[in-house]
Amino acid sequence: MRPLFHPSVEELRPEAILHALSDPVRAAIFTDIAREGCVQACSTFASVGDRVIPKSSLSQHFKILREAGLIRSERQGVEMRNTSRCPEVEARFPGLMAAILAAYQLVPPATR
Amino acid sequence: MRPLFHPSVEELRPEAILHALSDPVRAAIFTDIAREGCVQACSTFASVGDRVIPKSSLSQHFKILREAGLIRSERQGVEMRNTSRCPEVEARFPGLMAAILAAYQLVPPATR
DNA sequence: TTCAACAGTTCCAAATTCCCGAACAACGGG
DNA sequence: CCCGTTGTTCGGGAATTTGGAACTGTTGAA
Repeated sequence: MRPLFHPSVEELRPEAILHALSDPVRAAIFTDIAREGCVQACSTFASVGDRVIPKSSLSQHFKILREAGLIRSERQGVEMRNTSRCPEVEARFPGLMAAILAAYQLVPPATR
Repeated sequence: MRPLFHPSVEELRPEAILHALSDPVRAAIFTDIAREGCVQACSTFASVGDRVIPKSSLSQHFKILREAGLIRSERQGVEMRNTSRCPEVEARFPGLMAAILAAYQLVPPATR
């Protein structure tokens, strides 16, 4: 398996970030990772709300979040540790993450 | 032609807004409308940057922006006047529009 | 060393969404 | 009316997304 790609801060693109978070499942996953601040295995999200997410889809979702620069994924033994890159995104696009997370908090994405 | 649908402020959904603005063409259109504050005919955007946008695609883009609640479209004679709904969105999701517009200003979407 | 269990990834085909040319509808001016 | 102009709708091909099945890597136990 090839090493996972993580964009640098300078490579962050608003369209990739917005696209990544425009999906309710990904938004829910990211919200959780950002809240916990750190370390969530992918399998933690085998279901979001009451909806079951197949693991191949989960893997894709994590890839999109990762390549948008929103999370960092590192192998830790048999599982993956996903940590939020909020501080880096904040440095590049001030206020963006806070506003998006706040918006979703007002209207939970799980509602569908 | 049936009347155009505009969501009320309470109906605004973060995922729809992020999806609408995750497309560079739509982001460019919306940025322009938001900057001018008002009144832009669809045909104003027959090209974005150096890229030509077919009018059927343009129509779709405007529909997505409209149904996300980002713009209001009203027929004015033969053309359409599109005005930004930023103040309403701001009331519902404080800071969101400003942060997104600022992010795109740092990394112009036309760059691709 | 070999094996089983587990976490994720990759592959690929079906479903969905997106794109854009062509036809259509609505309005205003001669 | 009949045009010219503006924008919407329709339909089929392109691109993206989805998810089951097979595969890769890692750990721990026999």
